[in-house]
Amino acid sequence: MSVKVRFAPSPTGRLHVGNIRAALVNWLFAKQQEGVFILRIDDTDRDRSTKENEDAIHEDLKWLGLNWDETFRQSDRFDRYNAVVADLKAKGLLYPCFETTEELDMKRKIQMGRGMPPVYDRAGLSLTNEQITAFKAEGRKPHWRFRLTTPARVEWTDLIRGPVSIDMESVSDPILIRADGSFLYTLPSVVDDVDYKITHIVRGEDHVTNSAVQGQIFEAIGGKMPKMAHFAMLAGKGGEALSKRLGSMSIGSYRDEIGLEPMSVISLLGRLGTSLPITAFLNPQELIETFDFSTFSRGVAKLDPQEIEHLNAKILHQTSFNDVIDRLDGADENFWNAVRPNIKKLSDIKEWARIIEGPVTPLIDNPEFAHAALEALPQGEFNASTWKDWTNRVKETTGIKGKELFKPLRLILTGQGFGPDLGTLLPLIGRETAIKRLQGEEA
RNA sequence: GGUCCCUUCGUCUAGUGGCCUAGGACGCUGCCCUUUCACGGCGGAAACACGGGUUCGAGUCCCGCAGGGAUCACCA
Repeated sequence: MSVKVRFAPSPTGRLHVGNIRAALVNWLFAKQQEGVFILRIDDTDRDRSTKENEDAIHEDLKWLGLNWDETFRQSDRFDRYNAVVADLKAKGLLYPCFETTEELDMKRKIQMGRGMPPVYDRAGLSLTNEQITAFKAEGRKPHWRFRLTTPARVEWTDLIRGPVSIDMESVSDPILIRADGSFLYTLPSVVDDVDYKITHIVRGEDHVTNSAVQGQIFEAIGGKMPKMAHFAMLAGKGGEALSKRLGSMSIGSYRDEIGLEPMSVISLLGRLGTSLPITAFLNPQELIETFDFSTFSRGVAKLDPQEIEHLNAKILHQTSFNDVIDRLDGADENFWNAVRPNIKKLSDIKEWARIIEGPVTPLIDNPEFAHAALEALPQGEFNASTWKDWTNRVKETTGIKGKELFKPLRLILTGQGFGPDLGTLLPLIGRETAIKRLQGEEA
């Protein structure tokens, strides 16, 4: 049977590294198995879901190259969910509850205070008809809970965590329908997984208890629980939960503000927290081939944003001219090859372009040296051997060599102490500009 | 607080009782290349949280302790 997986983001915000990891892991698995990767938009929360966020999700996934085979919105399937609800009610598996959020909060606090797990007491289950009519007369509307069946534990063999066993005594009957009649994600998710014949649910470990609950819902609606794989969460550099500082950083900002290559993100997230080495990949092929649930660690991995930047630089250093040609604003191959080893982000090329074209303020420590260098400048158009010829002549006439020779010339010609190989840079700067800079003029 | 999970170099990790004087990758660092920096190539330093057991022998098994993560929403 061919694999079918889904990535199910909620369009209530922008995608961040945590989301992307979930998307990537599902995508890699699907690609490797030659299966189907579904993008499901979990927009049951109509108030917080927006079209803008949905568009942004599409944009971000496309940028990363995580193409999907199928996509749909949960909000288009409310009829189907309602039908399932009717069925569940008929089976007596759904029961109305009238507590307010505050009342539930209070109950939980009391339980916690007594050292008890904050599990719903199922008060709604024992409501008399009189009580129910009274609540309704008060204007209260019910929310609906799913009656968890009695087996003490729900168990499965997780592709990442191994044998999992959840004590259902510590889990509350899940609310499936809000008082306003809208769905929480719990039921639609299960219904969709059944209807779309999802074979593997691959998501973060924050969902393990949900999986136990949903396992029972799968059975209740006549479906079968797919194979499960729960990967560990990611933490920030210092071990803090990824949610705040880093997690709040949308993938869009990696692209737009920091200007990173998508493959740097893919390279890191595809390997972080696994036993496979983190490497700068130019394309996802090897990641797809080597993908393996058994390499995933059960512990929380720390993500250092610097690692993405390192990978980004390495990727750029290996990127050929043809692969960036349409992002170079018309710059030619000589320029790219000269500048490539010295950039960390693609946008760094702007700075080198400026250094070539000017204006650059030459840094001259020793005017005599600058003068001597100017005198030694070869005639004619600059070419690939100009630099070597020139520096040889400067060495002969001044007796200066090595670092003492190159460093000052670099500072004069570029205003920088470091940079691309001057042999290739010099012809790009050109004779006229070079002369001006050697004379100490800004050019 | 209940439940579940984790704890080996700075970081991601290999390791399922002797093959471990603990291996790889990133980072760091040294050397080489380049008559300079960077790029690249080749080396190096660097870890079994702690305390008890079990065993001829423990990173590897057991117990404890400490630390960390997840979850316990009318969010997903």
